[in-house]
Formats: sequence, C-alpha cells, structure tokens
Amino acid sequence: MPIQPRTPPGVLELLPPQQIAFQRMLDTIRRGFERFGFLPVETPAFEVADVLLTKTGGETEKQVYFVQSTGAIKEGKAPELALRFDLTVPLARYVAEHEHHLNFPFRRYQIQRVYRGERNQKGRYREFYQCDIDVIGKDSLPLAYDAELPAIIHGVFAELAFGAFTIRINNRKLLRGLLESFGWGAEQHTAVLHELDRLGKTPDAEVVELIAKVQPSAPDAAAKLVALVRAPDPLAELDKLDHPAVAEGRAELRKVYEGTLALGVPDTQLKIDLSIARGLDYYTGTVYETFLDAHPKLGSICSGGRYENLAGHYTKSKLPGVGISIGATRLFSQLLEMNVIGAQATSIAQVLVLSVEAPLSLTYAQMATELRGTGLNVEVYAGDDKLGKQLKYADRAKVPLAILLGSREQEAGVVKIKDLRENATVREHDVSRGELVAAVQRLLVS
RNA sequence: GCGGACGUAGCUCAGUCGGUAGAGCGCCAGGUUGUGGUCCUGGAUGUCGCGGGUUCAAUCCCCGUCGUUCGCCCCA
Repeated sequence: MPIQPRTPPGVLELLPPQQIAFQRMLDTIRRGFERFGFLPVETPAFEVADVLLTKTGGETEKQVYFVQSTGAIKEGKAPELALRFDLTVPLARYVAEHEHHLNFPFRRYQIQRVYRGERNQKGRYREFYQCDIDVIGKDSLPLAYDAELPAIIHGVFAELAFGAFTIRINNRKLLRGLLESFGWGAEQHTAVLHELDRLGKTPDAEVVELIAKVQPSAPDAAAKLVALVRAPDPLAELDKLDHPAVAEGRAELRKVYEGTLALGVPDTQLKIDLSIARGLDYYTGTVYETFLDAHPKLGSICSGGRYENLAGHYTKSKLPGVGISIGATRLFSQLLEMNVIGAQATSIAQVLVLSVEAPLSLTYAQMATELRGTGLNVEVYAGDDKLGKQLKYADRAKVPLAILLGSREQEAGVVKIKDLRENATVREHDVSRGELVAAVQRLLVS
C-alpha cells in the first residue's frame, strides 16, 4: 500500500506555471534591490537555538520550530538548533559576527524562507519567503537612508505592476511624544499603539473605545488622539503641540517624506499616516507600510522601520539600522487567487525541436545547439512519438515555436518553423537551414 | 493557543429520509500512419479524509482524529 503523498500543512508548493510567475516576482524584487547597490546575504535556515532566541519574548518563542538530531532525541537533550522565524534576527547575528569584515554603512538584501509554527490559515504559512533590505550603520545612521527605502520599494512595486499602491510612513518618536503629551506613561505606550494600529481596519469609534479601555484615566483623550491621527493634515495639527519628542519625530518624518519625494516617488503614492504604528516594539523611529489601493483587505504587503540598536544582544557596538521586508509568499498566493497575477502558463523554452524522423536525431541536436548559441532556451523532443502527440506536448507547454524537419524538408533544403502562439497569423514558415536562427529570432520578437 | 463550518473521481460539485455512487471539466485512445489548440466517438479512475461505535447493513447517524476553511490572538 503506497503512502498517500501530501505536502505538510502551511506550505505553498506550486506547479511549474505558477512557480515561474513566482520566480519572476522574486527576480524583479532582487533586481530592484540591486539597483540601489544592496549586497546579497544568505544565512542558514537554522541557527543555534540560544542565539536565535535571545531577543524574543513569549509570543515568538511559541512559534519557533526546533531542530534536533536523532542522537540528541535518544539522549533526551534539549534541541540545539532552531529554524529562523524572520531574517532580522539572523541579520543581527551575521552583522555582529562579521562586524570587522563588513563595510559600513552595510547595505544588504536577503531573499529566503523563514519558518513559523503557526496555526495555519489562509495567507498564513509555516514556511514563507521574506525579501528584506536593511542598512546598518556603525554608531549612527543618517536619516537619508530612511528616505531611500521607500524609494526602493516604490521601484520594485512599480515594476511588479500589481496596480496602484501607497506607501504610508510614520514615526514612532512622534507617536510616543504624542502619547506623552497626553500625560500617558511609557509603560502604556505599547498597548495604546497596538490599538491605534487598528485604524483603517477597525472603525474609528471602536478604536477609540479600545484605547479608552487600555487607558481608562482619560476617556475623552482617546477620542482626541484618534481625531488628531485621522486629521487630513496631521503634521500641521502637530505644529501646534509644543513637546520636544513630538517636535523631533515631526522633523524626522518631514525629512524622510521630503527625501523620498526627492528620490522620485510621487506624492500620490507616499502618505504620512499617523495611524501606522507597527506591532513590533523594536522600531524606534520611521515606520513603513505599503498597501495596494485596489486591495485594502490584504493589509500591508511590505513593512519595516528604523531600529536604534540591531545587535545589542550580540555585540557592544551600537548598530542602528533601517529595514523593510516584503512577505512574498503571502502576497503572491493572494494576488494569484485574485487573478492580479497571470496564472497562464509560459514556457521556459522558446523553441521546441520536434522529432519527425528518428534517423535525423543528430540533426535535431545540432539545430538545438545552434539556437542555444544565440541565447535562446531550446528543448528537443526525444523519441518517436507521433507528431500529433509531440505537438500536443508543445501546445500544453506553451512553447511559442516548434521546429519540424523531416526528409520532405531535407530534400527541399528547408526547415519548417511552426508558430504555436494563439495570435499567430502565419502558422508555418519554410526557411532555408542557414536562415533558421535569424528566422526564429525574427519570429520571437514579433 | 481558543471558538465555528466543511471533507464524495485529478478539479468543481451533485447524491443517498441508512441498502457500498454520479455530472461537467480534465485525462487516455481513435477519427487524422507528417500537424497542437476546435469538433465527433469510445474508455479509465473513487478503500465517499482516517479510526472506532450504533445497525442485518454506514458515504449518510454518533464519537474521536487528521486536514481544509472562517473568526480571535499574533503576524508577513
């Protein structure tokens, strides 16, 4: 009895047409990152457990997969290794470990899979890709880098062409100052920011109630806070507030906003939004979220921010950074489902050489090599299946062109190029053997 | 981690008030021994998610389990 084949729950495994589309998406992201000079980094899927878990508190730890050798299991030892649950913690370890070999400000990108032991649900995977870019400074990092990241993201999503999108930016110094100006202590900030982050997903009135619940001392303050955050020009409102932290955050936010515009991001796609708080409390300054205008329900498809000290657990050096991350797996699967991403098959091969007559197989190989020599992807159909079957294969594979050469063509000194594309006006072209490559190239650009 | 819904062919789903199952699409073959995507004809495929219980008899009722899915928590 064979074992029922099945994928483990919570993974996205694709058939080739979708895999090609996904790969293209990652390629675009990679190109976008490299255009700004970021350097590639890869780290292992697993880390030494205590190194990985230093930074994290209860919530994350519950989601970590531990890796254990069979020997250690037999001895009842605690697992030494654990799978990474994001790329930021491995980056901190990487930078701390290789500090003296890196060139600061260190600009790295990393596109790899991460693992989380979550209860699986739609759009929540246990294995998924993150595409991270971060800039790490030594001792300090100019604010100009905070402005560069949205520009990179803008470039990437413009090229991905998933439709109109908006990058929303905010500043946590400003938010904290704002909460202080309300007289609220630092210990309550995280809880309030967490509720504030719901704006946009949850009705304003409800958010007011939730904040009032966390901060019951001042019931009307919650409403005032939400009104301020939702104001059409919140920075102008904040100018009226005389508070040092608010002033500092406001100045940073303005500088980042203007810096990003200067890098060519249109102001229609970059918005200051004081409701963007981000759940993660290690962000200390600028924070980002990105939304597709036509699909607000997806939530943020790309987010990040500034952190004052990346690797405090691993080194005494002060390493501030700013980074942003695209959750590629979730984004891809959701866009695929909504038909934003074309699921139509495209073949990797541009040309398929058919086997019309077995004795000519060496000629087929020669033609394929010739075509590959010009940079084309070429496949040869081996074997003596009927032509109909070979063409059916070509059709399903969505190969644009098939090459036919039998004794009939050979005697006439020609090669037949069959155009299999839907919109082809001329289906078959007889060209002389010497013109094959040129003819194929001409057909492919048409 | 908590609560609800669902689980029948490769896919989408129908069905049986309890008597071991069907459609469409897809797949394979032929019509077309040098021509795919259209058309016509024929064909194959299911331990009715898994385990247990009730029953003469369970795909159907009950319990458990696994999986999927929706909401909450959290997050990409």
